[in-house]
Amino acid sequence: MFPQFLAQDADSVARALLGCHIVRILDDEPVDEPVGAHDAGRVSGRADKHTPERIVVRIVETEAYDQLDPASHTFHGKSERNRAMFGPAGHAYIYFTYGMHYCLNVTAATEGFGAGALIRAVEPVEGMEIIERRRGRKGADCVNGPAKLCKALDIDKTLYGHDLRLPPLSLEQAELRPGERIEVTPRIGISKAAERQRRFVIAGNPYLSRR
DNA sequence: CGCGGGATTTCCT
DNA sequence: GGAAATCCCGCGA
Repeated sequence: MFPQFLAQDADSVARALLGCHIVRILDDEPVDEPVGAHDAGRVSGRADKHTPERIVVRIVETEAYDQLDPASHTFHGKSERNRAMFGPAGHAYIYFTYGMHYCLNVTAATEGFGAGALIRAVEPVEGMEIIERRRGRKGADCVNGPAKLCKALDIDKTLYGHDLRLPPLSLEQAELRPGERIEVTPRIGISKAAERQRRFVIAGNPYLSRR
């Protein structure tokens, strides 16, 4: 029952998420099955070859946000856009920004307190070829930014508020590898409260959004 | 390789 | 009305 490790303040959660896995199940587009011209003898519906694809990534960079923080979407209180952040821990808060991009947060703390951690970069573990196909490019550039990884994992508003214990987008707790160290820095791309040390990275990981 | 602009939602002043 | 928890592409050096 992971929500207890997520039912903490945003900084602790942002830290604890480093090394954890995100598992994404993608239903293949229905393959156009060559069907006989007259469908003779066909009784049931179309037998689509359902080949769900599975992508696994490892979180390497996060940022903490909460309602006491001027840089947070929850600073001014609850709204239609941010309501998931005020819900229980362990759910997806997804927002659309710059008219183009989605970004994923894991909600933290307890119901009623708007807090969470932005997932800024991930390291592919399984399904790199699916990621590269989806992104139309190769290597770290596929996943080393908050909107990039959403594109790679096909994350959009349809997963808003999703319980991250469940497929098709789930979180699995995991530890850092031996020798890995956490580094804390200011957050990226904000102007308010820019000095706060609320960005957490696995030091030296090649998939970080910035070195 | 660094810089600049465009895309165009959602929120708050 | 304007800025934003961003990315990508094209430009010029």
